[in-house]
Amino acid sequence: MNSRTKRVRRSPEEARSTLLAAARARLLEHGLDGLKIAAVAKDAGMSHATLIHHFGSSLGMRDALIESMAHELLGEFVAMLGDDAPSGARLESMVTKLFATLADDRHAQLFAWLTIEPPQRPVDADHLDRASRDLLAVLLERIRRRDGRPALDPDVARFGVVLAVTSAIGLGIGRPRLEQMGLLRDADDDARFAAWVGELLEAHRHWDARSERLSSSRSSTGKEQLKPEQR
Amino acid sequence: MNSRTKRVRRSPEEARSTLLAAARARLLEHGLDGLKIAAVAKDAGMSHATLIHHFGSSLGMRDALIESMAHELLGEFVAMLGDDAPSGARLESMVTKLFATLADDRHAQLFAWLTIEPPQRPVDADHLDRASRDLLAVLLERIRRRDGRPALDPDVARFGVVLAVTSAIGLGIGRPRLEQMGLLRDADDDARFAAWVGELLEAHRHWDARSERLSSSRSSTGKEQLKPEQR
DNA sequence: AACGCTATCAACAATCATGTCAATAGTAAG
DNA sequence: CTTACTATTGACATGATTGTTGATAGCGTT
Repeated sequence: MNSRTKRVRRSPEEARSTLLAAARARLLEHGLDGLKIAAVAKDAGMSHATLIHHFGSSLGMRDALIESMAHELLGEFVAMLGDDAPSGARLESMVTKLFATLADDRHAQLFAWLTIEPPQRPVDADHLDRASRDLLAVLLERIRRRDGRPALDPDVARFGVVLAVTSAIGLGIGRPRLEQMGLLRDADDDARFAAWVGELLEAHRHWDARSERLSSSRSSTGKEQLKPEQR
Repeated sequence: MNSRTKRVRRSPEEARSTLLAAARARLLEHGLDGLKIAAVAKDAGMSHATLIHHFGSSLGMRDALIESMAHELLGEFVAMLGDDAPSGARLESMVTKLFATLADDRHAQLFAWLTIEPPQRPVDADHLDRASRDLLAVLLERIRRRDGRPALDPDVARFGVVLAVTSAIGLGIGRPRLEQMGLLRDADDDARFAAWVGELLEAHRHWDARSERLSSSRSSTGKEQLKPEQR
């Protein structure tokens, strides 16, 4: 074998991106232990010294990977919002798309990583925070006033978004276990569930009339306020 | 300093449990990197050789920790179910308790760990699966027939449980980010949100009348079916 | 008191992961 | 063609981590 294989010289951007791709693949398959720089570099076709040259250190690579995965998530989120018609979109369709976007293995991996990582590492995320905050504002506003119907109570809209987002994240995280326990069946169940949640929220657009429940006291006496017409 | 400190001799169970406690504390504070056996053993007041003696290996300790955390989760879950009155419990109270139980940092840590760990490690979880499956069956049945009202459609009850569970898990995982983005405010918001979800589900107990929506077609025409009485 | 069991530990060995360094080789610019 | 720049790499240094081993010490039993 020719011990003198020809070197390939990449642009720094290309080197970084192929390294990050290899790292992400390894993370998906081997967990955090898969991120040893030697293995990642080997998968990407270079030596680990080159990896360090580009990312500064092992942690530098991890930070770059987190940022790249977060960017990917944000990108898909933006695409999802953009897909919908300007503001006439139906809620069920939005929620379905939100689930399809958020409840994904790769994103679940990112959330899990950020959750299990010690909070000491601040994960940069400055511009990311701003970006996602703006994104959420758009989403909220779009939900609040749709079609020209009366605007939704902000807190109701907020809780609705929280419900959809948390449920999607939780689905991405817990799907294997939910399936194991028989709570979820085939893959179609995911879609049906998402649609169901969308309808649930749609049916409650009128709760703004009762927004005083949301505003302040946790007076736990009033319990019957909300009973639906009983048959 | 007395170089000849007196040895403490624990029972195997006690040694294991104090080691696991130290490990869990370290996991919470330092993430997976905190699980180096030397550090864990030091926190527990023994040498790392002792740790290996009790768990066989570093991975053995991790498996034991996962199992212990899963047991703790199951235990709290059982306690939660047991707290409620036999079967007359209101849904809001059950959902609130479910959130308080499930959307917890420690449990989120467990879910995150299981998610980011490569699926190759099967995490034992044989009896755990059975236990949680039975638990879920109890929960479902209890929700389906409460108070003597007409029994709920099984699929509606199932989706309701899925919604509550996924949202709770997602809240535990995503809370820091949701707070950062302004979607969640103080800690009270958590409780209000949980109660809100409970009411949402309660208001939809009658969807069984329309269960054909769940069974098959995605005919998305009917939207106004469920508006609550408007004041 | 003598004995057996085993939890405990210090010291050691071996492996692995990270980071450094000096030399090399593409590539573009002069 | 020469030069400058830097991406790339093998070899090495270093520290961290896991696992082993032989001896010791606590504790119950006889």
